[in-house]
Formats: sequence, structure tokens, C-alpha cells
Amino acid sequence: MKYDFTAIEKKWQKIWEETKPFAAKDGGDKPKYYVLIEFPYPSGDGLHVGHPRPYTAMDILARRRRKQGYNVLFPIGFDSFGLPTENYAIKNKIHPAEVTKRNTARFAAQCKMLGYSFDWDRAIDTSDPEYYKWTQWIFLKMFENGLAYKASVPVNWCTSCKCVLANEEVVNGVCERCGSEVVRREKSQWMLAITKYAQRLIDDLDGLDFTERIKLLEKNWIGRSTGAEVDFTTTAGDTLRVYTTRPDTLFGATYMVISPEHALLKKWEPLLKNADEIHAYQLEAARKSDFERTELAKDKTGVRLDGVSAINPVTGGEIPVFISDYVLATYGTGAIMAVPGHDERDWEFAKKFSLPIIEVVAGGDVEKEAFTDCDTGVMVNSGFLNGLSVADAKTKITEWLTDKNLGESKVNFKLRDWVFSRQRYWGEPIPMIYCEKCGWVPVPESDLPVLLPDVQNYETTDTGDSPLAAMTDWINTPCPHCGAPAKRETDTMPNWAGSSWYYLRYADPKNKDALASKKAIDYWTPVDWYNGGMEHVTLHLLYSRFWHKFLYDIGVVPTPEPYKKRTAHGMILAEDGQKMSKSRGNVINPNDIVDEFGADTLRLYVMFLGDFEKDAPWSTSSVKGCKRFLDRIWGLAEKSLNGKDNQFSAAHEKALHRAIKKVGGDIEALKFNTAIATLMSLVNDFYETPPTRGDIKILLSLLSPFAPHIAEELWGLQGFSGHADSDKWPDYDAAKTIDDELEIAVQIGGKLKGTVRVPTDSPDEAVLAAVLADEKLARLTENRELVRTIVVKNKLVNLILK
RNA sequence: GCCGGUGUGAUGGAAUGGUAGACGUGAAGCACUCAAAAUGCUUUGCCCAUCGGGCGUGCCGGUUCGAGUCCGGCCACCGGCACCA
Repeated sequence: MKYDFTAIEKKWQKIWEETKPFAAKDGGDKPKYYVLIEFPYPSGDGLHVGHPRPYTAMDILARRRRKQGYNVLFPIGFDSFGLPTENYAIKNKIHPAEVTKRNTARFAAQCKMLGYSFDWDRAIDTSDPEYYKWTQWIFLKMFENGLAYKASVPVNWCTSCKCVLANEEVVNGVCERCGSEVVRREKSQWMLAITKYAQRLIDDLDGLDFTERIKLLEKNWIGRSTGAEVDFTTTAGDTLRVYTTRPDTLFGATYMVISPEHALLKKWEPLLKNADEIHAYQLEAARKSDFERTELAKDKTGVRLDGVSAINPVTGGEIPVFISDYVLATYGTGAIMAVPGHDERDWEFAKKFSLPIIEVVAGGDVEKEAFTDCDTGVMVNSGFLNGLSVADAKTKITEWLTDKNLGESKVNFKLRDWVFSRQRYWGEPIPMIYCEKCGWVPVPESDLPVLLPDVQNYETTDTGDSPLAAMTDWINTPCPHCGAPAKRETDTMPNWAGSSWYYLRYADPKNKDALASKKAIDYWTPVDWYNGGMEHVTLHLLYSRFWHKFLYDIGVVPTPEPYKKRTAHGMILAEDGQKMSKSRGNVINPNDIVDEFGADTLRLYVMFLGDFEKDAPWSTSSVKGCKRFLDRIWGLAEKSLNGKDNQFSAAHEKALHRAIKKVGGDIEALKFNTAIATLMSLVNDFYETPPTRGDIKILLSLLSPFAPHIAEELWGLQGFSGHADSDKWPDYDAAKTIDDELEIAVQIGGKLKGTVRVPTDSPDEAVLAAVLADEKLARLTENRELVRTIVVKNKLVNLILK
């Protein structure tokens, strides 16, 4: 009989659909294990061959855990709110909800085609009102706790489309759609105070089993720095507060720079003799996009404030104040003290504007370049700090500033609060109402969800408001507080909202009274193993950790962290080594591969093609190697075999024990490629010496997480009891993985000269005797004095001769 | 510029400081076949060669009995961040 993968895969998928062997049970005797993949965004293109890599990996893990006796939760859902769907809907004039329905159906069918052991009964959809009701509820809780606030922040504004653009929509400083200029503009937006959690988001990484590169990326992104805030008095009378990480260099501060957006500029306007020039500079800076501001960074620009200067608090000297766009309004206090001797940017600026450069840390040549080394320098020209190391000077000056009430130590983060408003239709409505009298009033919990109304036109508007702004019937609503006429918020949430808590909903996806029951959350969370893309580490992963911590603080979840373990997969590249993308036309569709080779082959291949954590190019011609492997297994296992079901043959006993150990260990270490190589070797052995029933049973049991359909089919054909996917993961006997006799490498002076065979665990003398008994090796040692012998047990002998 | 990562046969990739190249692809040969495909078996890092020997993991050095692996200094490529004071 031929290996008819199409029929076999359909058969088992139907059985799984009907008998639901992968449905998770809420409770029971077995220990729980929660395996999570990043749920897909159901785009119109369907699954591409990149999706199966992480999905198959986690499916293998989930299937192994079930065989190990765990109660496994391995859920799936759809992150369906978002811009691509909305744009597709606009282009094709189909309602986004309709588009979502079609796309999710297609994705689900594709996932089923690949035989994933998801618990489909728990499938969720972030655009389902029953779901986003709770996304809105969390937002309300955040508002209640002072974490959600409305603020005016700079956004990308297209001068022609008259609307706000996402950063991704700004390409080389111009609007992606119309090619016109994009400027920064202040706009009132809902914000989430993620910065209040910055310290905890860093600290709590320590206790988590995340791969190091993930932790590092999050830490760098949050960007903690320690320094001090220092007050400078000005001739205008106001205090100008700066943030610095080098308070030790205060004596070397020869000028100050404030950002063009700094609030004091407005106040100081009457005092400024060159107000026009400053205005022009401010306008120019505003006109520049972030992109230009950083690209043109090499050449420093700025304008000196004519009419206001500052006093250095330690020297008492009067120093000039500049505005320059190299100082960011959004970091620190939006103002800096400039120490050109010890900061590269300040040095450049000082050179350009011929400002004095004072050396306050000895060790370099400040006339040639800024000396920024903190470890070796000694303080000079710094009054009471002279002679101290940089570290000691930092401590002393900070104490001094605190003492004199001129400043204090301060920690800053690069992380900014999260801009949470989108002027788009296809997202969760932000459940807030604006009342002239009461201000922003939250929608009462009992009125949730605030349903996304049906609109005729969901295109963006000329005014930059959400398409919802035209829905007067929907907008106008009485104030929940005083009953006066009021208006709903028309902005929606960003696509990261629904995915920030979805793993909680899986615990209890149909709950109508809470985002999930306390019992279900206590039982299932935290997620035991979460795998996803590296590109989500600084967005989704961070956002969801933030939300989870908030939910922990208000007593909704029992742990401070949502995910115990996080790993990340590499991308599958096209055959040319480039990223797969529709525009390059190099995308591989999994359906084509499944049609030609079968789902089991595709699953094997995506796991076999390289190191799971690294990018790897696709190769259609290599896929057939995996198909051949399955064909060879089929050839061995479809016919009737001798032997007992639960006994290994003497010929294969060692190889089997080793394979059980290796495959299990490799799955845990994400080394799926070598796990499959081990199985391939085993099959090669079986072609040399025919296997017994017991041998084949183990092979199928180990294979079943990787290629579940064929394993199950052959299991049945052999008449083994039960199913391959529920059969206990086999145990190995460490003693039986060891050979009786080994080949020992023989080196002379560190160079490999030959090998000898000796019994395992032979004493050193026996090994040496074997070496001398070898004619060739003995000849090489003739007439030479043995100076030293190194023996590595069961591995190698190294003879050092004179 | 800063922070990561990577560099191994024709090729995708294996190798707790201990026999480099497992496993797969490709290629060559043999068997089966009228023939081809499929399948099975064999060979396949490079150089000289008869046994055998020499050289080999981006480059240069170091540590070590022994280095793809550890250390120092380069080079190249990929990714992220980028005037964060």
C-alpha cells in the first residue's frame, strides 16, 4: 500500500475534530501546562510558510507534554482588529467585520490542515464584542487607577491628507500615501502610563526564564539611566531644571541647551531680543520630521537666547542658553547643561559656536575630542571635587546638590508613555465620554461593551478625526455623571490592546461576568511556555507584561508576570535569502506544499531546515528529504512485523534508548533539527537491520509529535493499543545508552594519529596497552621518550613524546 | 556611533575545550528496469598520493597536552536602536 498522505491526513483531522482529544480540562489530577503561540493577525493573504515554524514547534511541545501526562492548554485565536483589515475593507468596499470573518475562517482551515492540536473550543477573536468588552473594562480600570490619561503629544501629521499617520506610514519624511510633507503636530491623545511600571518591568525580568537576548532587548528598550536633576537659576528669574547622567562634570558646564519645544520659551518671549530668529528656528524644527531631525543630526544647529542666560550653581558664572533640536523635548526635562569637554554632542556644538571647553576630568585631550571615559579619569578644575574619581565625584556632588536644595538624584527611562489613541474605525472604541461640565467621564461598567457602530464610510476624515466622528447619533450621549448632553470619545484603541491580555481569556473564553473566572485564572496562569517573534519583544511582549502587572496590582491575576518562559524563533527567508514578501513575489504558500508533499512533511521540514532560533532560507528541493524519510518509515511500518509490542530488539536497544533521550532533550532545548536527524538515523539503522514491533512502536511514539498523522495511521495499522498521541512518552534507561566497547582517539602531541577499540570504562593502563598493541601507533612511539600522557576517559588518549 | 547576532564542504546545517563536517539536499557510481522515474546500496572537505601523508571552521595573535568552541585585536555580513544628555 502506498503512503497516501492526503487521505491519511484528512482522516485523522476529521477524527480529531469529532473526538476533541486536545480539549483542555479545567482541573483534574494531572499537572497543568500552558503552551502559547502568538495568535495570528488574520490578514487577507492567509497563512504563509513562516507561520508553521513557531506553530509546529509549540505543537510538538504540547503533544509531548500530553504524552508526559500533563493537562495541556494549547489555545488559538485571532487578533483581528487592525489597519490592514481596515485598508483592505476600504479598498474592496467590504465591511471590516465581514473581511475578518472570511479571513479567520481561512486561517482556521489552514491551521487544521496542518494538524495542530489546538483546543478549538477556546478560540477567541479580539473584535468580538464579548471579547473587547473586557479590553474596554481593563482600560476603565486603568483610568480609575490614574494610568490612562489624555495628553497633548507630538504626532505625525500629513499636511495634505490632514490626518495623523502612524510611524510606519511615514516613509523618508513624507506621507506614504500622497508623498507630501509630514510634520510634527501636537494632538490630544489617550495615553497609558507604562513608564510608571518601567522599573518593575526591568527588575522582574531577572526571575523569568526568557532567553538572554530577549531580556537584553527589553532592558535596552526601557533604557534606564541614573543621574541627577540640577536647578540652574536664570537672569529671567525662572529656574531651569536639567537632567544629567554626569553631575560630576557640573564645573565644566559652559552653556545650556533647551529643546525648541521647551515651555519656558513662551514665558521668556518678551525678554528675548532675537525672538524672531528663535521663532523661525522653532518653526523649522517643528517642520522637520523625526526622521530628518536624526538624519541631519551630524551638523549641529541652534540659536542663542539673546536676553536670558543662566548661572552655573557651582562656579557662579553666567553662561549662555541656546535652543537646539539636538535636545529632545520628550526626554528628561527637555533641557541640558552642556559640558563640551566630556560629551561628544556638546563638544561638536561648542566647536561650531566657539564656546569655551573646560577640562574637568583629566585623562584625555579636550581640545581634540570630548573625553567621555568614566572609569579612569580624575576630577580637575572642579573645586571641592578635585582629585576624586568620577564615581566618587558623582556621589559627592549629588549629596551637595541635595543638601543645598539645588537638585537630587534621578532615574530616567527612554521608554515613553504609550500613545493609545488611533483615529481609525476598526478597533475597540475607547469607553470614555466627554462632558463640558464633568470633563472625561468613564462609561459605566454596566454599559460595556461600547459597541463599534455600523458606519457607511470608515475612511479617515479630512480633519484627522476618527471615522466615528461623523456618527452623530452614536457620539451624542448623556453624561453618565450629571446627565447633561455629552459626547463619546471617537478614537479607537491600537491593535496592541486586544493582544495585551488574550492569554487570560483562553482560561475561560466564554465568561460573561468577568474577563475570566478567578478559578480559571488561578488554575491556568501563568503561561508556562510562550514562543513568539523577536519583533514583538519591545511591543506586544512589553505591553502585555505591563497590563498583567496592572491586573496583578488590582487583584485580578495571582502572579506579577504573565509568562514563565519566553523563547523566540527565527524567520523563514525565501530561497534567495531575502525576506519573504508579497511585493518580492517570493512567498511560499503552505497549501502548495501540503498538496504536493503532505502536512506531516511540511511540519518536519520547517523544523528540520535549521536552528529554530535563527533565520533560515527555505528550500523546496530539500523538502523532499523529509518526504523520503516518511516514505521510508511507511515502507518499514505498514507491513506486519515480528516481536512483542513492548520489547526492544537486541540490535536496536541502544539506539532506541539514545533516541528517546536525545529527542526529548532536543525538544526542550528547541533543537528540533537534531531531534529529527536522530529519528532519521534510527530509520537508517532499521534499513540495515529490520526492526521488531517493539522497535517500531518507539519510533512512532517519538515521531508522533512531529508528524502526527502518519504516526497515528501506522500505529493503527500495527494494531498497537490506544493512540500514538496519548501513548505515554517512552522512558529511557541511561545504562542502556552506553556501548560495551568504544573507539578511543589516539593523539600524539595533540595531533590525531589513529584510534583503538577498548571496552567501555577501561582503566588508563589498559587503554595505553591497546595503543602500544596497535602496530602503526606503536611504530610512531618507537625510540621516543614518553613525557606525559593525557587520558580522557572513554574519549581520547594524548601522548606527549620527546 | 551603540547594542546584539552570524561567519564551518557545492549546499541547508551538526559538533558539554577532546576523532570537524552528524542528518538532509545536490552530485557521481552500482543494482533493479527494454528505458526512465521511483526505490535500495556505495562514494562525496581540499591538496599530493601506491600504502600513506599534508592542509583545513572569515583574518592575525594568545591560553592549553589539545581550540570551530575560551581570551585579545581585526574584517565582512545580518538585525535592532540611534543626538536619550
